Amino acid sequence: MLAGKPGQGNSGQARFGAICPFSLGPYLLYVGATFQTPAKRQRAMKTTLIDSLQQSVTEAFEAAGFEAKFGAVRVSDRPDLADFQCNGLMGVAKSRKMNPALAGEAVMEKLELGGLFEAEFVKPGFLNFRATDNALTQAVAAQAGDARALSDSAEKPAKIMVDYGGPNLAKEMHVGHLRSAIVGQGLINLLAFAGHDVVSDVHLGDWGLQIGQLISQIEEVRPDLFEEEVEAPLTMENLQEWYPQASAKSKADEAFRDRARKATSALQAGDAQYMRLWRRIVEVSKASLRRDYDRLGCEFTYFHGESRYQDMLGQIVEKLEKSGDAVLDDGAIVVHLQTDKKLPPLMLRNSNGGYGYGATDLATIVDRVEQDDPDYILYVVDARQKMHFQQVFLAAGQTGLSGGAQLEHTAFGTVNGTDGKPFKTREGGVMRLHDLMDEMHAAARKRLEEMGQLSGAELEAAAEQIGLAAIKFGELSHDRESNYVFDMEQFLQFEGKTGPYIQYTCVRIASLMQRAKAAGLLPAPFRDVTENARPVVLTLDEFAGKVQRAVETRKPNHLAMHVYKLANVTNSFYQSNRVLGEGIDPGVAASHLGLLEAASQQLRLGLDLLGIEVPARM
RNA sequence: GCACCCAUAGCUCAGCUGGAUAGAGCGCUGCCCUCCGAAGGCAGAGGCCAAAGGUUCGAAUCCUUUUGGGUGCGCCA
Repeated sequence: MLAGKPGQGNSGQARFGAICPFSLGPYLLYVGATFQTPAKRQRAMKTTLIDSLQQSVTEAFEAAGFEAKFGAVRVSDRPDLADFQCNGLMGVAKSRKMNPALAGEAVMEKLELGGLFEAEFVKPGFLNFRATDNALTQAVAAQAGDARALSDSAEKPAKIMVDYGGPNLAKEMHVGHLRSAIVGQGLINLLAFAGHDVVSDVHLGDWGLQIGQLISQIEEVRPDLFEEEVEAPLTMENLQEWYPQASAKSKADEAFRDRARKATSALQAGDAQYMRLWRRIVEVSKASLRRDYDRLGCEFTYFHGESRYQDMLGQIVEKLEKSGDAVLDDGAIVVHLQTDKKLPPLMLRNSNGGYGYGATDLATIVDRVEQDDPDYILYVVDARQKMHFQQVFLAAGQTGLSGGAQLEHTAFGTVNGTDGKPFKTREGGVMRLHDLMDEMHAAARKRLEEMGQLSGAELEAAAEQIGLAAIKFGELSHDRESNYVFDMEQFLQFEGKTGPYIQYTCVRIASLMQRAKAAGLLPAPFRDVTENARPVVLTLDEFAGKVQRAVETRKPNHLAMHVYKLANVTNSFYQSNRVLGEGIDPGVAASHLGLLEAASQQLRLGLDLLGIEVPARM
């Protein structure tokens, strides 16, 4: 995968976090920065616990004469020992050939923790930190009322184009489209939340040989559709039927293939009859796609198709030929790529004079640079197109067509069924997205009916939200780069690590708030730090870091996992810290409510970013 | 043939720049609704991190090899 502009030699995606301006938040401050902050100062919690601690530790490392990079603090992987840890002393010891204990002693001497943390040096070379109750209550207060306060505003806002790696004409969306839709939407939300200026485009596959095939097939089965005056109905079901027939026939029947090629040429030359039919196909297909995208809650700045770039292809190729960037090779016009990697050249025009999608993709970049001048273009597209994008990115870079835009293939893996093969229905067909959503809706409805809380329109609306939550969270909780198994049975459970589990957590807290209010009890600032409250506060504190990480890696699952964890620790707290009932101190109860409110706010914000709605009741 | 990706609990997956006892969910075994919503909570069993070497004070993580899976490879997009 290419993380940046070709020719710059940055081929590892893990790298961009530290060097590109495309990140947000306070962490950047600690990357190799030098601090001149007064050594002694009472820290006010205007930031997260971990950021506050990081700042102190960085200062201490520098004051002790060590490089700041060794002072990296992170959430402890041993919650029984500490809340946060720093392992850098062993690094110091290594680079300076000194005893880590001595390095630890030096750092400990310089540490100014402002009463917020307790520090401890542990044997090989760990620094363990525990947040004080004071710090914990301040941390909750810092984000109370506005969970966004600690994490918005990018250091350097960028203009980012997100490409949804287009679905095609004449094909309904199926589960295979789920990933680009859900991951794409999650990324758009996250990037915008981080302060970036985001534009998006579907990049519909509405042109090319496939359309010629379809038209040829229609010529055979429904010639009436070509007649000018006829408004014969054309449905998605028709197209859905003809498309596979056409592509199958094209593989088997040479004569048909020829006709399809000719039809393609005729269409591209602007044949009136073909154009009229094509427009109808586009219309019907777009309506179907929009319906599915709407239901999923996906929105785009543009709904462009590849056909948009047709007029640009000739010019671009000509220009590249003149400049010598593109050459005639074996009858085709190609761009040879300047790279050490073994890559075939990018084909712009085939030996028959037809333009391929190599040319279209370059034209798309040119158009985007002209229209929006993005700093980044993210292609949320199946990983199988990796090599193609490597070619396109290299070609765009060495020809200068991409201007100042960094091109990135935000690849995702295949959705498989429980048999490990690409997801199919039990009947062996591809499951339509529409049907999947219906099935999840029905399952949620059934569950709601059993619960008996809701009825009528409210029940239907909640069923839709719950069904979608299950689908989206299932998708977003996986690393986009790996293949994953879509297990219908597991999705229908609605229990455990699922979207509905998190929705339920929110709904239940809202219900408690209402009951408490009716009893005259309102949330107050959190102050009663109970055993089960600690993990809640510490998890709340991780939000900004997780958002940042999700943005930097373009992986919404980091946020999804965080939201789940927060729901999990919140449920433990909820269970063990009652607020209503005999013998409960009203002050303590109000404090508990305060924490629950903070948790609820962040849960809802997180879900919102993931594109998941929370019903009022369920 | 060449290139890229993957291999962690019975199943599906986490595991951030190498660090202290590898974590979740499902499933399984117990427990908790006269008690704010049990779509919940608590506890337990379950792992030679595919194999073998190497680097390191330290490796699931980095390097090499092997095995087993997936994907792609100029005139489709």
